[in-house]
Amino acid sequence: MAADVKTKKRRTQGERREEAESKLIEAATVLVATKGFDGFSLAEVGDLAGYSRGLPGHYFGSKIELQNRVAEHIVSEFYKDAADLPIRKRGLQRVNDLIRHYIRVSKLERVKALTFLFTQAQIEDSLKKTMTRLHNQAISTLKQEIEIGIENGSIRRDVDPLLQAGVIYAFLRGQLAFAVLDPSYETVSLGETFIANLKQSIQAG
Amino acid sequence: MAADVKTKKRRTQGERREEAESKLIEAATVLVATKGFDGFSLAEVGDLAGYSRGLPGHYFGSKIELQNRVAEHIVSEFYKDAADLPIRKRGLQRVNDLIRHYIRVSKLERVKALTFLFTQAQIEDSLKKTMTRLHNQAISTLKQEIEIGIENGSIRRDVDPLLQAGVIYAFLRGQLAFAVLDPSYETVSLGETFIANLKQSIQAG
Amino acid sequence: MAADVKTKKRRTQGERREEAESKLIEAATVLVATKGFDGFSLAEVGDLAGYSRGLPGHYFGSKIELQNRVAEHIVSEFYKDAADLPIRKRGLQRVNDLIRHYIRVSKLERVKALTFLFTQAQIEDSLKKTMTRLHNQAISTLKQEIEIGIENGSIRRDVDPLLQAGVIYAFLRGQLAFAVLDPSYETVSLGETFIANLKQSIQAG
Amino acid sequence: MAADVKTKKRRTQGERREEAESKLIEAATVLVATKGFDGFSLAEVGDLAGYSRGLPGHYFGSKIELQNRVAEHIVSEFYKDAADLPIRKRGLQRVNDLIRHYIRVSKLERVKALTFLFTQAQIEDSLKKTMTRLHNQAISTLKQEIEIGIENGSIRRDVDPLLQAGVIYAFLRGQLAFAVLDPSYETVSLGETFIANLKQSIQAG
DNA sequence: AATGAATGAGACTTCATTCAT
DNA sequence: TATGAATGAAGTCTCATTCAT
Repeated sequence: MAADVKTKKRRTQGERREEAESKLIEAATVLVATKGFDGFSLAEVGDLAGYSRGLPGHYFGSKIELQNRVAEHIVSEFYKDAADLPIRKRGLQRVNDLIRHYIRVSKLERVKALTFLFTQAQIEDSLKKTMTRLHNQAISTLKQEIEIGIENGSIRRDVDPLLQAGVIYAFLRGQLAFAVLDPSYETVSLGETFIANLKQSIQAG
Repeated sequence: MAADVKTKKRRTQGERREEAESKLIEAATVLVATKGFDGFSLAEVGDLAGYSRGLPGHYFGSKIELQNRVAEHIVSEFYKDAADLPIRKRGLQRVNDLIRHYIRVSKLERVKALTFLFTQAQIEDSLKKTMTRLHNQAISTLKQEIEIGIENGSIRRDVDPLLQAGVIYAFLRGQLAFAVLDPSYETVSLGETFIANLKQSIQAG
Repeated sequence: MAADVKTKKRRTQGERREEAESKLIEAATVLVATKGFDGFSLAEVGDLAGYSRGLPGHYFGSKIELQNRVAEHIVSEFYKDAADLPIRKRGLQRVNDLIRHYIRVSKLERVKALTFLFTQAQIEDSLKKTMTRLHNQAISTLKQEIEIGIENGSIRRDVDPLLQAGVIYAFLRGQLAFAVLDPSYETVSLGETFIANLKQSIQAG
Repeated sequence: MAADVKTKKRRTQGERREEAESKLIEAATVLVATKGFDGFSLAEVGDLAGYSRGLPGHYFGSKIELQNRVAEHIVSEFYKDAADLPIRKRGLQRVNDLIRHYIRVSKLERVKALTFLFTQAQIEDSLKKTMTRLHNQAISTLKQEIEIGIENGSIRRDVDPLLQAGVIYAFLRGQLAFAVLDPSYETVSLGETFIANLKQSIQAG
């Protein structure tokens, strides 16, 4: 009993901190999305998360550190998203599934924050690392699937997996720009057009 | 000769102003590119342009107004660039020329500033107007050329000009993200891959 | 004929300047009344008067100089106002006429500016001189009339002319504070009450 | 003893803030009195109060808010002052006591600040409310005392309490203008003259 | 003579950061 | 541990003033 209580308390201390950090990061994500990479104050983050105005500074030490944590958080969410897509067929079919998955984009707010982070990564070295990791991971996933497609005969042998992965990813990154600028934009038919093109270019036989 | 001097002198009042504004906007463009949309001060702009630290505020009234002028300046430069591309063949061939032209991209600095402006346009209405204009103009140029291609027989009749233009523009916008994040990135071969794909998808016959 | 034209022109030069200065001072008066002693810019004065934004600085050299000119202008207008009151009876009757005259106050805008100038005179030496002159002149006019009243038998002999003049002027100055703060305030009946009191205090016999 | 220390320590967070605000407001009052309603900077306030130059802005958010707080502070001090006057006799006698009390005026500095606030109230709505409150309270106090005087027989029955209160207050407000403009001015004999007049006008019997 | 271009100082305001409780 | 008090630096913006035309 006593032990239980103690354990509970001991965990609570660490867990409460973890939960608070998590909520602060999510609040910061919203603020990045709505006010830009630097357009908010640490106090606002505390307010929005329902904690004190001093807490973000207390936990993260500096603003840039919090911004980096936001980047890492978003990237890891994207990893999770990608992992969530069930595998049906491999090769070309799955490449197309991945494209649709990417476009069907979960939360607009997260995507908006992402574009700010990508852009800022040009000039902020700590971000550049994190965001490049995301780029590379996405391209690598596509490349691997193309290689599988070549092996299982759904994709032509003369296709360059890395370059094709790059082309696909560039398209996906580009259509994001439309999506965030004008949320009513019809990105789905754009994606289907791209997929149709792709079939004609790389489908085997 | 004397007339020249006189002309120079007579021009001065209005022209001095115009020249100063122009230099300030160019300085601001550089600063947007290197320090982000908001990461510079008006004083820096004055310094970099070789004027006083107070002039930018004096002329543009507010920072956002200067930022809008930067956006307009860049957009108009892009129009000029597009107009500079000599017309050789029409239709598919010219679509490809346009893609290469876009990728071969004049100044890195201008492109970097552009990505910041695009991103900020999500949350700044005055920018959104200007940047949307650029989007629309680019897509419209591509669409028209595709229509010409359909008419002159270089592009298949069943191609949807607007959707294809959107796909092409999305790719171009996306490859920019690589280019600015890692200036050593090989965007040319990426572009050639895309062009090769495109031929197989939309070329007639 | 030629002489006429010339004369006209010669006067025009000087007269135009005088007219412009006058208009600028009146514009400045309005601005003092509506935005406070210092709450406007020289450029605004030029704008409001229908001249260039640089003219006030050009004519008056400095802002404080213009402000002093405003004070002098208002004071001299008040002199004119006082001189405009036709003399009917002398002594107590005329004291009462002067009180009513002061309360019936011509332009609200001029009175408002006046209160700003009085207040600022506490801390601005150049103004203090001008505004003290106005105080003294007003008190002196009242004092003289009281002396006349004593002589002509309308006012009691034991009345101290200077102190009574001071009391009257203080009341007038004080009711101004109501008038400018709340223009709908009924200052006329206030004045009649004061006059009735005064009669009982200083009327002879 | 120990308790004292403890109490002091325990109080600190909230009390530190309250004390700092109070000191800042008092410093601002001095500056309004000596440099005019707008003639000082927030940084000066911090300096004069012995805090950092940034604190006034941090606490009050804006200069006008601080100015409003100064107005409220002065008004509440005046209330306290009025409450401090011991009641001896009621009616006419107390009216006279109130007049002398008002003229004998505590701190010159506070009165000077007051005149700036009154004047500025013409054009600043937030101030107008506060200063009108003070006007009304003063007039109301006088009116009530006149009514008491009528009841207890020291003041004539045909006197209009509100109008007479207005007359008295106008005189008091007006003599202030002399007092602040020329601190050597003999306001006491002015007041006694007014009081003598008043007796002849409103005293019963 | 008059316009307005350009400077530079100064103020308000906002915040990241540090510090005390 | 967490709150918020306090600092100090920076940035935007506004103008009086000077200067060139």
